[in-house]
Formats: sequence, structure tokens, C-alpha cells
Amino acid sequence: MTVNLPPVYEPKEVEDKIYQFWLDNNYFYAAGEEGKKTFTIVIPPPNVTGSLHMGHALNNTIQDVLIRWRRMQGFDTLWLPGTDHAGIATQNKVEEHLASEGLSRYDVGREKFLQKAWDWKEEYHGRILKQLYKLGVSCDWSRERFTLDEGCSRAVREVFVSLYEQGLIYRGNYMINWCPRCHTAISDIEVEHEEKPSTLTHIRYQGIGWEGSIVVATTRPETMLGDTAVAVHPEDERYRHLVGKKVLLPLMNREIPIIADEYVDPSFGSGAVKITPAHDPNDFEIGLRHDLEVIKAIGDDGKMTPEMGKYAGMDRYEARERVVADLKELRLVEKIEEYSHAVGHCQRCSTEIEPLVSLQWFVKMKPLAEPAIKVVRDGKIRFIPERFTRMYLNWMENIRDWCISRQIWWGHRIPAWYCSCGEMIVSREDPERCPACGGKDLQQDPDVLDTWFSSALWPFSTLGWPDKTPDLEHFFPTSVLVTGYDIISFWVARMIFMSKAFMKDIPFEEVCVHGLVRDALGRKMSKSLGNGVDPLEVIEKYGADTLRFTLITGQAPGNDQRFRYENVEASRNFANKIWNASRFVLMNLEDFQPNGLPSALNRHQRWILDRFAEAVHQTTELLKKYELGEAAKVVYEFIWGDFCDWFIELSKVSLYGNEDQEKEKTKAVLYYVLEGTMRLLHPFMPFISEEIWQHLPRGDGDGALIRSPWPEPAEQLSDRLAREEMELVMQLIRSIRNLRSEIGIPVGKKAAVILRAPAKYLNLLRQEEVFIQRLAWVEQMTFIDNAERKPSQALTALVDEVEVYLPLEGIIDLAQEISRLEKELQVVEKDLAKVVAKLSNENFLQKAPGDIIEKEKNKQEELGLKREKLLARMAELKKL
RNA sequence: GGGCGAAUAGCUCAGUGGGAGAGCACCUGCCUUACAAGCAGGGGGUCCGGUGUUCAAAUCACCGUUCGCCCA
Repeated sequence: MTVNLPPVYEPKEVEDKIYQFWLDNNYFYAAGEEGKKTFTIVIPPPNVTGSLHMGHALNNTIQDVLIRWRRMQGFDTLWLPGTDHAGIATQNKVEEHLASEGLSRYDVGREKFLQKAWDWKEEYHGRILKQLYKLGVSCDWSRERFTLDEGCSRAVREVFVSLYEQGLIYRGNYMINWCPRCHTAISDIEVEHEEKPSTLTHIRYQGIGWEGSIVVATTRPETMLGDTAVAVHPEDERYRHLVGKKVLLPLMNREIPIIADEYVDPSFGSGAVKITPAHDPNDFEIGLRHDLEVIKAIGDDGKMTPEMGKYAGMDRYEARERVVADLKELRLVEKIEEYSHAVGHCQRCSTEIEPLVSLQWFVKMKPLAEPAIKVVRDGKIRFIPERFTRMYLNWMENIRDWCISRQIWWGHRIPAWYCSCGEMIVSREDPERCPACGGKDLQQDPDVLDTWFSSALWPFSTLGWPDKTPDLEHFFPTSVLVTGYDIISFWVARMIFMSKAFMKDIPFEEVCVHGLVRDALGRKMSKSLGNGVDPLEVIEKYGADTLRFTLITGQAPGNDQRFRYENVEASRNFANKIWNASRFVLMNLEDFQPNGLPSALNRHQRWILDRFAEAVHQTTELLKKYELGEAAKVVYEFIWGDFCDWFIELSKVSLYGNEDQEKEKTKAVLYYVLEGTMRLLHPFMPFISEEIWQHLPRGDGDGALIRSPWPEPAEQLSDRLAREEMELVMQLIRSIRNLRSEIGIPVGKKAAVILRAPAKYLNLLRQEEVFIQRLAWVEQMTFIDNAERKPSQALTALVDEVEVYLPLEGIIDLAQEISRLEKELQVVEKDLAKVVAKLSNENFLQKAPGDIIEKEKNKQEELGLKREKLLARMAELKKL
């Protein structure tokens, strides 16, 4: 065959074509073969709000590496793709879009709004799919799902109703986090806390029926309008006598009681705290314990409620200033101090959260959390790296009830109906009439469920649950979940408890946790900073393989990484290196027909096969441990270091020579290693590896690399002798190059070299002569054995027991050479001293393992020999 | 306040008990018929500080410093 590949790799010419080839041949399809061992991943469904960012690129690349590897290993492999409807996020986007036309969602109405949201979904869903194609992911697109599709919706309703029937879902007036901008309740974990400078205002409340007053401190003076008590610690001597007495709430002129509660920290501020049950989670709890009145001072819109007298309708921040001003006027402000405290913000829009009491739906968490804690404690689900187990348990063990209702329209509508007679119906089927009064005037609850409610069911809803489908039977539980640490509590934890509750099983066996992709300066990529890097742009410019390799090698399990173009370029260069090595091999494989490995391999051939076997072994072991970055580096080093720098260079001797038999053997090994290397590389760089593989003169003619077997670590290829001999040869070549460079002989200028070695090495050296000459640019090579006289005017080096001489009659600067050797001697002596110290340590000899002692002894011998030879050479030179 | 993590070459980071590594950057020399996105050679480190465990510590434990994240 003739090969005419361009010298620079062009991903654009290759990637789309190859992806289409995979799609056309249905290579991503999971057959679901009975009895075959499965490997399943469900994708963390990207939000249909926008486009994929670098974090998605990393997340999906990791999954694709694992999937491609396992597929090649022969597993019945399913990677199930899909997208998430992303309730609040998408709703916000659509509302923004409406706002640009001067409309609100109420202007268009629920039905039309939902139609717009679906349109939005269609558009962005298409965009996301295109991005995933570009990245090269091998998802089974025939099984793609969406959290709001018919099947997922049925699963959601089944779970909701079932939990309700078990008493694990309830509706009630409790403290929730309210986002005044999104105009909805959100769960605790959707609140982001940020430490902010603030003030602590000390306010004096006058006693009623007793002389004196009591001072309370607050960061939110405006909430005092809703105070219904002042609390002190029961043991606090300063206030004990006041418990049960009353104070006058200024501005509102309401009488409120002084109560005693353990919660109060006597050492904070004055030791007395104002209690606003409607606007503080802790105060709410205290209010329940003491049966306090709940007075809402701030409404859903973030403005003061109509009951707040002159403050009614005022924005909460404006009210804060006015309240303080008014209190000052009454001389009731004791002092205002600088203070720093954490303020909650909405995860979606960064608006300050308002804690308030509201009628919402909740999931009772304790009974669900327990089994979810147990499966992780018992090791049934393993987090990688292991430290994330503690993060998970820490969260699960301190879990509080989950507020699941959202006052938006885009999502799974809560399956509860209210009859005019007061009856509430929670049902799997939409009810026709009220079971209590028979009336037909039923109103469905307008709210929808938290997005994470549906994603919590993702591993089984996508496989067909609540139906008993073959896929569910075959592929569940899934093998591994790949996700960023930032959504362990949002998603991972919830999948675990939902799966335990409804599948009576774990959703996945392992959780592979990765970090965030940050910008080059280590900052989180964000829209507001504008420092995000679009994966598509990188793919456009450098190719998907390059992006994938950059992300994978930049990643250590669970750690964040920085995205830097220097690294992208390094990966691009690697791709080009692979391309050119393959070009070289292909150019030399004309008329070649693969027919397995030839017998009677020479040293180089045995060596590269040994290195290949080792690379296969290491890569496989590292992949098993989810050390993808290290695995990719092993492949990198094998290809660039062993294969390109050494084997290809060595192979040129026979390829350009006249011995046909050697030539054929070399071709066979080049083919064997390149073909195997493409398989090893494929999970990391699927496009270039498939492209090259398709160019190989394979006997079978068709097929695809993606469906080829993973290279097995081959014990019979391991060859210790070849390894050791080649180590010596390579070291010799390096030291000759080093000597040449030391005195500035350019590569183009051939040099003469004399090797002086004990007889046992001469055979090896003679066999390698022509290779050493080529790789070290040596013209004339002379061998002498230890008995013969050595050259005097020469630079020297020592490799094992072989002395290397670079004769330089008349050129050599004796003094300089002696000082060079002197320096080397110092290093040797320092190392030797360390070894001697170890070996003369009784404890070391007694307690260290045998192989370590053996190693040290060898080292001692080696260094001792080197020292002697250096001294001898120096003495000779000094005589001259 | 509770939990977790990080600190290693100029930069970005691998490396979890036995001779300090990579990529990039830097210096020197090279268009050597696969590749200048390349080849060859080189310089450069108190592995944050301290204490301890161990025959042996970048690695394990404890304390401290600095930085980051999560939770309250």
C-alpha cells in the first residue's frame, strides 16, 4: 500500500468523519446481552440552560475513557446519555428572554410559558448534543433521556405519591429559604453562604412592669418589627429574675415576653437575643418550643408586609435604615459595631436569601438517610478518592428535611389536588372528582418539584423504572458514577437514598469524584468574570483528542486543575508526534502483510516488546484505580520515550539496510507495537488512534479500533535480559552524546570512540556497534579489552564497567578534564558514603527487607568501582 | 465554631515508607531522508517550618504557619 499522509496532523480532517463512522456502524449501542458482564454509566445530565463548559468536558472525557476501555475489555457496555430540565435555572433564562420583550411570565400565562420553555429546551439540547459529539463521547444515543420526559415524569410521580403514602412527604408551614428574586423557596443546599462585613446593632427594649431595660444585638434590625420574644439563657444570673416578665417592642409598641432557652449563648453580646420566629431558623425553633406567635415582617417580594405599619411596602434594605434611624431618634440604639457574618445567597441568582415561614412540601429525611449512610459505611458504595466518603457521611448524618416545592412553572408539577371542600388528594392518576365530597372543583397544586427530585431517580428512571424493563434488569445497579465534588450532596447523596428506598439496592458501586477546571490563574471559571474557556473553541483550534488529553493528564483524582494553553499545546504536540511516528511506520510498511510476531527477535525488538508489555500492564492497573492522569502519562512516555526516541531510531538501521530478513522482522515488530499502541491510546485519544488504525495494513480489512480488544498484559513479552542489556547500550549512547556535547562537537560532525570493556561485554558491544554509531553519530569505533593500553588524550566516561573514550589528540584541556572528573568523583563519593553508612548500620541489616539490602550492596559495589576508575583516570592524566 | 484539602524546580503540577520527577519556561548545539508542534545535551529543589514514629520520611502521626473549599 502507498501512504501519503501530511506531516502535520489535522484533527479537523479526521474527527467529524470518524465520529460519523462510529455512529453509522452503531458502535456505541449496548446490546444488553444476557449473561454478559456489564459496565454501566449514567451520564450526569447537563442542564439544558446553556452550553457545556470545561467542567462538562472533563466530566465526560473521564466517562468516555472508562467506557471505551471497558468496551474494549469486552464488557457489555452502556453509557446512558441525557439532559436535565434544570428547573429554576431554565425558568430564569426563559423569563429573561421574555423580559427582553417586556413581558413577564404572568403576561403569557402558564401554558404558553411552558411552550416557550420547551422550545428553549429543544434549542439548547441540540447544542449540547453537538458539543458532546465533538468531544467524541461514545454514549448510546438510542437510550437518551430527559428528566422531564414521559418515563422520568412517571417515575417522579410514583416516588412522590409513594413517599407521601409512607408519611415521608408532608406539607406544612415551616422555615424555608426564600429567594425574593426567583420568587420561590429553595432548599438549604441551594443557599451559598458568603462572609460579609456587616454591623451589629444593639437595641434597648424597655421593661414593662419592672424597672430597667434589656439590650439585644442583631445584624438585621428590620426584623425586630416581627419580634415576639426576647430570650436569655436559663442559667444566666444577670437575667434570671426577668424571665416571665415583659418588655415593650419599640416602633410596634407590642408587649413581648422574656423567655429562657438553652439555645442562647450567654457570652455573645449582652446575653439576650431578640426572637423573630418568622425570619430566622433558630428563632423559629425557639418559637415552636415556647409556642410563640409568628409574625411575618417581610413578604415574598422582599418588601415589608402590610402589617408593618409605616414600614409596610418598604424594601427590606430601606426598612433596615429607617428602623435604625427611628430607633436612634428614640435613643434606643445602644451602639453599632462592625461585624462580619455569613449571608445566604441564592445559588441561581446571587440575591440575598430571606429565611421565612411558608407553606411548602418537604421530604422527611431521617428514615431515608439511615440506609444511605449504612451502604456507604459498609463499603457497598466506594468513593474515589476515599476522603469524599467523610464529606458524604458528614452531610448525610446532619441532614435536615428537604424542601421540595418550588414556586415556578418549569418542572414536575406536584401531584396534589385541593377540593373546595378542603380535601387534599395526592394521586398517581389525575383525579376526576373529590373522594370526600364528590365535587369536581379540584385545583392542582401550582408548584413544581425541586429539579434534584427527578435527578435523584436518574440511575433507575432512565432504565425504565417503575416498569420492570430488561434494561433495568440487566444494567442496574450501574458500575460507576463520575461526578465533580461540588454536587455530592445535591445529587450523589440523593440518588443513593432514593435508590435504596425504591430499588432496594445501591444505584452504583463506585463514585469517581473529580475536581473543578479553573482558569490559568486558579480562579473558578464563571460567566460574571468572563474567564470561561469554551471547549468547542479549543476543539476547533486544537482538536478533541488534544483537549481530552490535556484534561486527563492535568487531572489528579479529586483535585482541581488549571486550564492552561501551554498544556494544550503540549498535548497537541503529542498528537502530532503520534501522527508522525505512525507516518514513519506506514511509509515503511509497503507490501507488508501482518502475520504475527516473527521468531528469533533481536535485542531491540525484544526490548520494545518488553516495554510495551510493561506499558500495557501499568496503564491497565492505573485505569482500574481510576488514576486516569497517570495512566495517560504512561502511554505518553511509552510512545514518545521508548517507541519514538529509541525503537524507531534503532529500526532505521535495518530498514535502510540491505538485510531483507532483518528488515521484515523490524517491520513486523513496528506494526505489532504501533497497532497495539493505538489500542492502548484509544480511550484517551479516540480520533487519532482510530484514524491511524484504519490506515494500518490489517489483514481483516474492516472492523474498528473502538470495538477491538484491549491489549492484554502479556507475560511472555517480558524480557529482563533484553531490558538490562538495552539499558547499558542506551546509557552508552547517552554518555557518548554527553561527551560530544561537553566539548561542543556538533551532531553533524562524526567522532571516533574507543570502548574499553571487560571481555564479558565485548560480544554485546560488537553486536550493537552499528547502532551505537548511528545514534551517537560515531564514525569509527574501536574496542579494546581491559588488558590493552588506554588512550591518554581523550575525554572519558564510565557506564557500568565500560569505559568510554573520546580521543581528542591535542585538543583536550587536561586541567579542565581533571576538574570535570574531580566533580564527578565528589558526587560518587557522597553517594557512596550514604550507602556505606546504611550498610554499616546493624539495625538496617537486621530490619530492612532482603531485596532492599541487596540493592544497597549492589549500589555500593557499583559506586566503589566507579570511584576506583575515576581515581585511576585522574592519576593517568596527572602524569601527562 | 465543625469538617476536608493544599504547600515539591522560575511557572503549573504528578509522586503515600527505600536512589527527588514531568510539562512549560531557561541555557547550549543542531533543518540527522517521521516529526522545528522536532532532535541532542544542560542548569535549576531546606520537598512550608518544627517535633515524633521507623533501620529508613517528600511520603506516616502530632503541633504550627500560609492559602483554598465545604458545612453551621
